[in-house]
Amino acid sequence: MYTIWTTKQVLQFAKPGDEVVLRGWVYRKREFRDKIFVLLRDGEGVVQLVFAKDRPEVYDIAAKLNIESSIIVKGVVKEEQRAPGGKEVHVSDVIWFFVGEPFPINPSAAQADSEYLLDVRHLWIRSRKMWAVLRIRHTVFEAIHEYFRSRGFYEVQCPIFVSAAVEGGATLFPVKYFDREDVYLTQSAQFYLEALIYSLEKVYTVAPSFRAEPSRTRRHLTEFWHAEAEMAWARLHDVMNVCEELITHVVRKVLDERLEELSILGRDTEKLERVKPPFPRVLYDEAIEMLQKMGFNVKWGDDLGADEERALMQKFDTPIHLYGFPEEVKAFYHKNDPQDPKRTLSVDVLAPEGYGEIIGGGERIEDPDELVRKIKKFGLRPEDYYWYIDLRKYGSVPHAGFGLGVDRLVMWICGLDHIRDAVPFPRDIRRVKP
RNA sequence: GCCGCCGUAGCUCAGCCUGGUAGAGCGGCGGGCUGUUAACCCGUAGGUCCCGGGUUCAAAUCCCGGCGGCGGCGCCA
Repeated sequence: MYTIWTTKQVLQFAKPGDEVVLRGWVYRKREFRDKIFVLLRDGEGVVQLVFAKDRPEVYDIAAKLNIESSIIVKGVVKEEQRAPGGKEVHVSDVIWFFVGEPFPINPSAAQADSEYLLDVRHLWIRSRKMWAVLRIRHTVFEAIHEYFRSRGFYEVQCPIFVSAAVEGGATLFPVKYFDREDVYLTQSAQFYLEALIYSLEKVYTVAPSFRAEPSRTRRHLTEFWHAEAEMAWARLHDVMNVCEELITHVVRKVLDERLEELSILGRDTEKLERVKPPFPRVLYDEAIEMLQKMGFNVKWGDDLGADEERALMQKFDTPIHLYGFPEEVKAFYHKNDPQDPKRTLSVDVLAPEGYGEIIGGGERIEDPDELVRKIKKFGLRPEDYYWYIDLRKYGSVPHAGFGLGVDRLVMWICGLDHIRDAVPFPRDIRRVKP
């Protein structure tokens, strides 16, 4: 038997003359008259292999290898300035290999970042770009759990099959559920989290949400990962504090642990280093005023479109809290401000550099009559929300929470052009394969 | 739902405006090259120019219809 070295271990710890066994996939191959260079890729990185022609038993195998062929080799480590990483492995034995067909993705497709890469996504996830994104994504999810658990939130799991909308029925995906026709995929765990605070007080969940919005933008998926939290007794300012601490913690952890991956993606980490609490807190009214000064035709009561949001964010180089939206532009469950009832106690967190909304949250209505009044005002049927209304009848408390679009957060941290690249197998309005 | 763009080799694209025998790079295959960093050089195979109709002596190119794809807006995370 033999010990397997990773490429990373070879570059970090192997000494010249060490005999090592490595396994992985062919990342690049360059053939010369008397030797073949193979860049071997594994889950950790890349190291250069050298196959010499005076060892025909290994050279002849190397000659047959395609890009992405798999192989296990034994060889001797040498220091070599010309090799990537400063070391290379001179192969003495090929223990195992699989050649297969020529790899269908080539650099022109990769450089064009073309549609084709989505058709062959099951293969493209092997690329250095997707490798880097997926490792950062891993760390983002880890950091989210780490933050909530360190702050006394309990993790809970909520149903994916639901029978009422959170924000209205138009964007629900119906599901065939035996002989019933009123079952859908969840859009948000929020209502269930609101129920759970009466047991655990502070709860969170990280789960997929599904929205049948026919959106064709670089910021929308039909299936996305949602990190949601809900807190009993909390107010709007508590939500803002938790949001900025959470985002700061995630960004900090990625900067600490994923610098190599950020560098592969060409991310300007200076822009991430600026992310520190407190984030600027911008009242909706101030935003309207700023936009009017910039020449936008907006007035109090309007929702902010993508152009307005981008223009506003040009004034900031960190995320901001935008709070206090008018009642009409926010979903029915947002609590109106008792001091100013036309306004809700709501907040969006907007990411800089044009990435836009990554969080929506705020205080929820705690009074049952007020809740019913607002459900009706929004043209919805109270009977569809009977259990949600019920929560207000037994020991109702002020409470607040928020939902974070994790894929959008990953997109911004990685500096990606499209949310699809923040996800290994994205689902959008047309694409459900691979 | 609304607005815009695109469809030519396995992949990325040029050619279309101004109609006249189908092109390049990458990838494949064959050969060459003393160390490459998306190696390079020579050769070679590979096409229902999305589909249908029309105009024309002649259509990838012009016109009409269809199909497929992409981007943006709205909505949201």
